[in-house]
Amino acid sequence: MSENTKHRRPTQRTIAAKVGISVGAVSRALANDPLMAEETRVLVQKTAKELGYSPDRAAQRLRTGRTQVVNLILPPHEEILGFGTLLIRGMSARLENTGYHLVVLPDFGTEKSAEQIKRVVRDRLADGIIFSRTTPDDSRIKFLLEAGFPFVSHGRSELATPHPYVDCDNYAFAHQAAETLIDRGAKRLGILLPPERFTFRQHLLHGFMTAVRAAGVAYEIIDGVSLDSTADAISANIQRRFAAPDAPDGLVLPGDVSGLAALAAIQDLGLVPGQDVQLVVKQTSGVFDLVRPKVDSLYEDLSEAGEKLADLLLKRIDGAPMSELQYIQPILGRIPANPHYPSHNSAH
Amino acid sequence: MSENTKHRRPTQRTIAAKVGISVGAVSRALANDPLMAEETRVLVQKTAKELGYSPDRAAQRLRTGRTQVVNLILPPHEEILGFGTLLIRGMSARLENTGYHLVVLPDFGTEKSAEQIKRVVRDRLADGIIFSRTTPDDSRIKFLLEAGFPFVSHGRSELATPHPYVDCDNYAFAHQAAETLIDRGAKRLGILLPPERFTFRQHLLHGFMTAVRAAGVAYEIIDGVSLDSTADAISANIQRRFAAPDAPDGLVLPGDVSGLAALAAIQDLGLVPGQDVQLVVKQTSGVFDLVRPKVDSLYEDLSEAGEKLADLLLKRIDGAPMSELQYIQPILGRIPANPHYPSHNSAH
DNA sequence: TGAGGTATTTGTAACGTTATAATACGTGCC
DNA sequence: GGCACGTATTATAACGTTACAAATACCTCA
Repeated sequence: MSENTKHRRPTQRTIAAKVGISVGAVSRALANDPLMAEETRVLVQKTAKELGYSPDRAAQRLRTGRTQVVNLILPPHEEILGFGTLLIRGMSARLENTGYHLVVLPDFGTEKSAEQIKRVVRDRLADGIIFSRTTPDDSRIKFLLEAGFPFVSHGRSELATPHPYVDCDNYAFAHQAAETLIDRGAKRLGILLPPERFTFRQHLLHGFMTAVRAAGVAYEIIDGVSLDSTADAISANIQRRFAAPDAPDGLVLPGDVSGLAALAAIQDLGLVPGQDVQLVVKQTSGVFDLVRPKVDSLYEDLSEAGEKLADLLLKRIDGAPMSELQYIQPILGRIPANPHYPSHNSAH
Repeated sequence: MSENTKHRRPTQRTIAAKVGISVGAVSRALANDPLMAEETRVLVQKTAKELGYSPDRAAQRLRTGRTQVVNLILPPHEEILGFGTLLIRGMSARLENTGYHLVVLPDFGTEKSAEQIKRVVRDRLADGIIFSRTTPDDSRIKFLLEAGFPFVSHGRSELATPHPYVDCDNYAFAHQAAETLIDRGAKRLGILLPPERFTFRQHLLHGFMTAVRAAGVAYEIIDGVSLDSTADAISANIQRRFAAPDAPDGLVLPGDVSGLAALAAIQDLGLVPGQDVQLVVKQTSGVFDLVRPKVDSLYEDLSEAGEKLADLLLKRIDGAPMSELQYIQPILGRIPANPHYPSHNSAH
């Protein structure tokens, strides 16, 4: 290796020198600018490949203002096993080969996700944002709408302005869950709900109530505890409830952890799930396929949600109108064979 | 808002103009260069804060070559519930307020993580890399060592050169698990292992064998299936095994999913866990605290692993010698009260 | 008073890219 | 033969930062 052969990354300048052309021309040729002569364009692209050229992201970002980064604000709670991983896997699958990178910003502590989002927008840290756990009057959504910054929320709001979102059909889940319990003969249904502030609490409640009212059965909302409570708190609460009079004989549990916690509580009381108490849980992990006794479950496909979120976000970044970027995900009867969550291949 | 008040992000130029000083001086003042006059330095930093200045990452990156990005290669398999999320949460906790961002690159498909790593190094996409599922002769580690690129692996290799890693003490787990089974009276122990190629298979096996030999009990390695197999495959395999003669009466299951799969299989056969068969599982999720009947479990703290991985990586980026950046994580008797995995706070 | 030193600051260039204005070169038209 | 025109390229500038050489101011001491 002589002095002048020092290995540096090839740049557009390198290509320009080799082809005998200006840097500007190289840039345009690589961008597939139609004003470029076909001949030089293919020549440039060929030598670019030969030299192993790849554009410098920092320079592109500095010049264009585009970051080629998508942010995911990871919620602090994990009412669902592997929530983050599934979402990330789905998003990454969609983002692969698009040039976009996924930056994960966990939201520690309370109410800080709003601050994080403001920083991302202010400092142009990303071209788009994805976050979850929306409220009806979500301040983050209002902020992003006003700023005109691309985003897709996982969950809906009830704002007047339409905004891009992906949401699970929690109405359908709760409705179907309640109907299943009624079919199984339950006479008094209970449901565990997320904290008041979240939009999807309303959807769950609505679906639940619709089924309950149609059948005319008794019902109650498990109180003192929410989907965000610790497993221990949920277990303790359920045990207390079932020791008291008029306990429900059917439970709707819209999350893996709450499902496990309730199941444990019931078993610890000496009751038999599926006999003394009917359960329907919403799972995302497949864990209820492995828990005995078997419990009725419906699935939310978080990996697909992630993929859809990323897809809508890219469309939004490309300027698609927000009203076209809304997707309500169907509830599934069984776990999807998901390519991005290779649950487990056979042994090696 | 008049024409000239158009809101643009403040840059060093803005500060320089306001203070009446050159951009270079501003840069040095912000960098806390000791050659800078104390007076101007505080003045610059004050007005920077007033203007809400924050440095442009793209420009810094272009100029310095440093990306302020750390990459996590997310493995394709998820033998553990929420593996990715826990690692990410821990890493992010350590990375918070360091200026580093976490970019997640899932490793789809086979053997592609090596390619991804090469690209990251070649295109300087990050200042450091973290990845997992190491092999004794890991080509990624060899490559990164040779390239002199900062990394920390989750898991060890057996290469001659020392390299930075964080690893769970799988020897201790398997040893302790086997001893527990023997204490419980098991006479024939079985263990489920990861695929051959992974280093930690040896550690598990070694710990297991040491305990088995010391006690002089019979043993076997569950074959035809591995920790990476699907839950269904593991269940089916376990069922088959227990229907055959000389079935084990104690099982070591080094993962959440395999534990659940084995437990389900045993229950489906009509056997009673903890009576007909003893089990010890390694969990990271807390799921086994909620599964009935209760099963002995030991914990691997993946969140702390993530934090440690990030910590060692930052030290490595700062030039710490590799031999000082090695950490073997103790196995825990009970689930840690982990700040980065707020399992579930009490209701709102 | 002026040489020499030190403390502080300025000026210039560069990182690699892209956007815009400017230029060169034919070609066809009247 | 001059002029307008479309095509293909070049030249220049800029994005915001940092590194480095050069300059300036200020002080000390002979």
